[in-house]
Amino acid sequence: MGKCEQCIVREFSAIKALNKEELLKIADCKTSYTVKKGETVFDEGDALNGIYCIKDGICKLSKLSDNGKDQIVKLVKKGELLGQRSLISEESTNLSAVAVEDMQVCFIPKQEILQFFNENNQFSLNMMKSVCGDLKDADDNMVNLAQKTVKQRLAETLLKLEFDFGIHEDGSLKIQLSREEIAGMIGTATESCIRLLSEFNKEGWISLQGKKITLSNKKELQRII
Amino acid sequence: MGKCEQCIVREFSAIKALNKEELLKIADCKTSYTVKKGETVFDEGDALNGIYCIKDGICKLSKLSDNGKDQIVKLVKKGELLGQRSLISEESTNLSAVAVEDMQVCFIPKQEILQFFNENNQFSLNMMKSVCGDLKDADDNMVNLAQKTVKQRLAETLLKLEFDFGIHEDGSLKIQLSREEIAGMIGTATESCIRLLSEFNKEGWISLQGKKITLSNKKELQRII
DNA sequence: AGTAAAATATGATATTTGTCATACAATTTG
DNA sequence: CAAATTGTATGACAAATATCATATTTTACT
Repeated sequence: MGKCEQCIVREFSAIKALNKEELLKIADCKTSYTVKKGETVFDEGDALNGIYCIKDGICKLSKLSDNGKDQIVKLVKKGELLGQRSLISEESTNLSAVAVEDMQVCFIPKQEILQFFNENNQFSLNMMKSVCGDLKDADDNMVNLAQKTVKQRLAETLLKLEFDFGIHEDGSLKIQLSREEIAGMIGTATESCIRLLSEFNKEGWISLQGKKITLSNKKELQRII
Repeated sequence: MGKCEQCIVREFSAIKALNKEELLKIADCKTSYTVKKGETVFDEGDALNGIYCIKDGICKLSKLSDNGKDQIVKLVKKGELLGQRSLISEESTNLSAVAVEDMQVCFIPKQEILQFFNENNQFSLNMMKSVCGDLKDADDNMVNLAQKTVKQRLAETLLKLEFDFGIHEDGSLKIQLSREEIAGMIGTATESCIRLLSEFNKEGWISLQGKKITLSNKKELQRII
């Protein structure tokens, strides 16, 4: 079992406020495992008994709408936590978490985290900041969904994917999402998403080769937002 | 100057975790004032030096989109706090707060609140829960904006306005919003909003008399969601 | 009260987006 | 490897929604 001390999650999440002793406590009660691409970490409505640290990989947080489509609310990557909101609110999850890439996660039981909330103020403060960051992103997202066209949202999402997840040596986006998933992020029909990607391709703003997407004219993408 | 002890904000917000001594500290440094309907509490981009307790009234939290339209992200009513996210994140506000009804607010300086975060764990926990609740609402809202039609969103918003703010003796919604504001909540053009309200009226689901809106067939409104 | 300004209402029309159908490509499975 | 399934692509069309124009009503103002 790992020590938690060198874990990447310690760099990027609220966990960074924990001292050596607290880290050892976590290391002692955590469960590490692997989640393969496409597999579910938890489902909408599940009661979580703890939180997940993402050591590696990416997952999507999504919610199934009444019309049968999955709306992706957020992509969560390595270094981040999963399930905090549910834990803090003492409610079942309102979102599903499904791996978009193979993941390595550690599960930390509820009681440990709650204890840290009581004993370590900086930890609480960090967690609050993280949730507030999510809230700000959600608000921004709401405004985009409500006020921008699908085309604008697609352009913005592509730029954000490059910014958040980077590119390969050949310039293509590191994160690979299906057309359906991209559509689920921008809130549109899969066909519309495909159509617009083709259009962007024809315009020369992006280039498509299979699942690979390369942003070849970011300035123009930025302009139409 | 009031004592804070009987204040309604103590019932409904994180403030309830404060003890008598702490309340006295607040009472001592707070500034009370009135915000008239249409006036601004703070503007997008403002750096806040504290948080606001809403003793009475309602305000809208909105964000100006690039297309010039104001998207309303949340309505905040008496008993709730305003400005927590900004304070916790130590960032300028991402939203504007404008009174929808005459308000009575108390401003509490930053330092006091930050001190409570350090000294009173329950206060921190309450605040976290409140932000998590906002996050959940925002996520739900995102899904609605992305996946539902304007008609569905209007029906849902009307039902929510009745649920959250109640009705007068004559059955009409207590909260009075302009058509433009309702459009800003559901994320559509003002004309579309007006048109749909007329349609709902003709269908007999609601009745309109000036600014007053009465939900006369809630079952049907519920059905189309 | 009387005028100006703002809000509400409605029609006509253009644009955007969704849906259904179908084809083809890629991937999985036995 | 072949068959089946799934994902991607594109056309044709329908539906939803935005925009622009213009009345009409309500509200604000001195």
